[in-house]
Parts: sequence; C-alpha cells; structure tokens
Amino acid sequence: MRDFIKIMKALSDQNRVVILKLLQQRELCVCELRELLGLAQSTVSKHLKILEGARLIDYSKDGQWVNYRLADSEDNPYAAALLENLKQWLDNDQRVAEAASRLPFVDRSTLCGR
Amino acid sequence: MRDFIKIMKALSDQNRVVILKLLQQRELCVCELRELLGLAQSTVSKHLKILEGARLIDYSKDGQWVNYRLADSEDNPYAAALLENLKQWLDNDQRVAEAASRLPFVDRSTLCGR
DNA sequence: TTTATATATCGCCATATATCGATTTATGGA
DNA sequence: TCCATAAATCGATATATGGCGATATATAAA
Repeated sequence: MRDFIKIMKALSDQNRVVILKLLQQRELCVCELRELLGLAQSTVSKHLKILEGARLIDYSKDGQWVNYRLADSEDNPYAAALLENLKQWLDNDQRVAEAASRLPFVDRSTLCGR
Repeated sequence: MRDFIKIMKALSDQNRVVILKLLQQRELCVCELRELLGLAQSTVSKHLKILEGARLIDYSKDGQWVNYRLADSEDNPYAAALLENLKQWLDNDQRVAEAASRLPFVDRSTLCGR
C-alpha cells in the first residue's frame, strides 16, 4: 500500500506529471527542466526527489549534470502500469503540449554554462 | 490534466483506497464504511465526496441509506484504467485484507438503528 | 406533526505540501 | 589551489489535506 500511495502522491502534482511527459521524449538535466517548467531550480530538484522516491524516475551523473530519465520499472508493477498509461495520456494537455513544443529548442549548453 | 490530477489525489489516501477495495465486493452505505474503517461518520462522508468528485464512485439513495458503488466509468478513461488496475492490486495489503475479512459480518440493520 | 436516525456540511486544528530564496555540495576548468 | 556552475539541501511561508465534533438536512416511523 505504501508504495502505491507514494506513486499516487507523486502523480498528484501537475508539474511532476509534466516532468514525466517530457522525460518520455528524452533524458533531461535539472537546468533544462527548470527552463521548461519555469520554476525555481530548488523546486525542480524537490519534485525530482519525490518522483525518484516513488521509483518513477532514475538518474545518472554526467559530469556536472545529472540526467533524469523514466525508471525502468520491471520490479515495480504500480510504477510500470502508470508510466505505461501515461504514454497514452495527456499528450493533448495544454501544459504538456506547450512544454513539449519547446523541448527541441532547449539545450543545456546554451542554458546553463557559457 | 485536471481530471487526471483529481483521480491521483483521490487515490493518495489509504482510507480512500480501502473504500474502493471494499466496494469491489459490494455496495456499501456510509455507516457500514464507518464501521469497517473505524473513522468518524463525517470523515467517511468527506472521503466519499472526494472519490465521487473524481468520478471513481457513484451512489444511489435507498430510503434513509445512501449506497455507494464503484463508478461505471465508460466515458472516463483515467478512472476506468485505475479502477481496473485496482482490482488486481492490493488484495494482500494488511489493511485491505483486514477490512475485507470483516465485510461479511457487517450489516447495516444491526449497525445503524435496529 | 413530532421523533429518530442516516448522511452531509461546517468549523476547527494539526500536519503535509508547493514554492521560493539562500546556502551547501560536487564537479570541471583556469 | 581557486573559481565557476549544476544540483541538492535548508529555512520560511502560504495553502491544502485529513481528522474530529457539532450542526444541518433528509427520510422513515410513530
């Protein structure tokens, strides 16, 4: 039950759902997500922590960046089912579509560093 | 998105999930749920209102009782998917199993007035 | 019509959550 | 070694949520 509730809570916030929808397209670092969501960096980090705690996303470090991606949730039926469902859902949502449309133009090297 | 979030929020509480699992067995009135959950009547009503707002449950009046049941969510893909998933999930959860085991012995006519 | 009872609503409180700015930590480059 | 920068953590605040008891509403029975 605890795992299930954790996933439901993680999915109970619009910004976190948008993050998952964006990660369906490609891996993203925190600064790219910050730009796409228009939130403070600390807020994005906190959201990512919650998604990670629910085992909906994973990350790997790439130098100074941390790349986040959808979790490979073989051993996690709730996460697997919801992530699968989410692939079909919400593509036409205003906020998702708006952020996704800007995704191709977001690039960490122009955004962050020099 | 709003509908989706509403469903996720509705499913983000253990007691509400237990209610849905119990309603998989049969229709239940508020006083039966109050007994099975061990919560105040007003609290149960509030939970039911939230589940109803997410269109996960429906009700019909039967005299002084109000019978709640799982929603017939044909036109509601999010609710349909989650309710379907929930049928497979959480049967072995401690709280769900405990409440479900008492379900056969709960009867509105003994519970509520005589 | 009065009374009893099942349910809904209201008001309150304690806790949880979303957000931000400031600070800390970690990594890469000078 | 020192500095710049990406990300994490901390601290504060405003809002949301879950719980209860008290009250209001609706229905059935007397």
